[in-house]
Amino acid sequence: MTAATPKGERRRQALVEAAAGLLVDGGFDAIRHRAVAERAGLPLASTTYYFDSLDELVTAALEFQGNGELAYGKARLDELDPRECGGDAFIELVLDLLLGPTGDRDAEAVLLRYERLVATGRRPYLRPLMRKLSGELHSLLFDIFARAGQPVSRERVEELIALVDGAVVNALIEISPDPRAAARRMLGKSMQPR
Amino acid sequence: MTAATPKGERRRQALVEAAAGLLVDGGFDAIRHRAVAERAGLPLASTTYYFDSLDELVTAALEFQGNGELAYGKARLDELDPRECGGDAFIELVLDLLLGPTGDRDAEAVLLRYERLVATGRRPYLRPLMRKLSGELHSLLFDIFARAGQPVSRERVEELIALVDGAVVNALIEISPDPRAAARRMLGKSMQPR
DNA sequence: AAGTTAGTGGTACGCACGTACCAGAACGGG
DNA sequence: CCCGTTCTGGTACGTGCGTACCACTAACTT
Repeated sequence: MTAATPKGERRRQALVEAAAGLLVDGGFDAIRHRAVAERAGLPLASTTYYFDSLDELVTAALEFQGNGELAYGKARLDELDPRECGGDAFIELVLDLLLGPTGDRDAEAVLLRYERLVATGRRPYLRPLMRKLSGELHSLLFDIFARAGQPVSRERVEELIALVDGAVVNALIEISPDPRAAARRMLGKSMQPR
Repeated sequence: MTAATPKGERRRQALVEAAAGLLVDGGFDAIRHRAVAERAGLPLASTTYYFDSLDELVTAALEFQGNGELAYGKARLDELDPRECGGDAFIELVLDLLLGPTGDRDAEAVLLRYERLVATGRRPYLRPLMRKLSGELHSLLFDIFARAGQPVSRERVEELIALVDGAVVNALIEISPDPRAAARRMLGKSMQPR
């Protein structure tokens, strides 16, 4: 169900943003009718009015959040100065794109990203969207390597992404997880010998 | 709460095995009091009698399952003949250890393994156990490389594991996921150039 | 035999969830 | 101004969950 009036559209959008916020804060399981409504400051029934099912709401939230992250990545690409992206700075840039910009509650945000990735396995209806987002991220990374004067093949991009993702999921079981540091280590080792 | 009599111990064990079965079939979320009791053919109250909380039951299930997988890996190590582990066969061996022996419902079983890994992030009480299991798996793999006549450093083991794990989580969003094939590709590329 | 401990199993409580319902308000085109 | 469409929001239903309770039985100790 989509909105028909501008006001309705605004309301619907507020729900999507609230759901996206919940997604970031607590994962897919945090997106519930009542939680979304409360976060958006709207009544419970508005969530079922604008979205036929919870799945539809989840999909909209993921799309909103994914596009936001891609926009962030594109902005980073645009402002990229090839002269000032030495090894370390460049690695941080790649990590920013894959794990999100470094923040205080680092491990938490990263965890969410990988919960999303894995949860797709249980939510086949998200696969098409997830594939699209993932594909655009790969392309973005490909462009960034080229722009930074370190062109790589698409296969190599996939390999580096896999390396980062694997490092992250393995870091999550540490006593005090620091997935970004783990990924940084792996990436450094794999890129340095060139 | 632990059992005090042999019969009680058997009953408790039946619950653990039922919970482990549910873990394999449906992930952590599938471990519920009622489901465990039904699968074990025992009354609901037996689950709360032998386990103070659901977390305790989940922990026991994970430990049981993890130890089972490690035992499988050790068996593979023991029967390993260094003369007949050429490149491809050896890669399959590594995949068997990391993803489980190849079966019919392949993607499903692999998905569960990675849900477990990521879910640890949300269940800090599992971290110590998870770390222990993970450490033993790393050692096992280290030994297997040595036995196969391809000794590698522990760092390299970590890198290969990360590569496989990353390939898997990225494969899970494909239309018809084949994570094992994706991992095989990555592993082949990384090990072939010596 | 009596009494303590361990185990059993049926039942119930309170809660949170997805979803449905519906009377009424707001709105927009004729 | 009026009327059909769009939206609003309070409420309710059914389900499944973790957990608690308790009368009861089996087994073991002294």
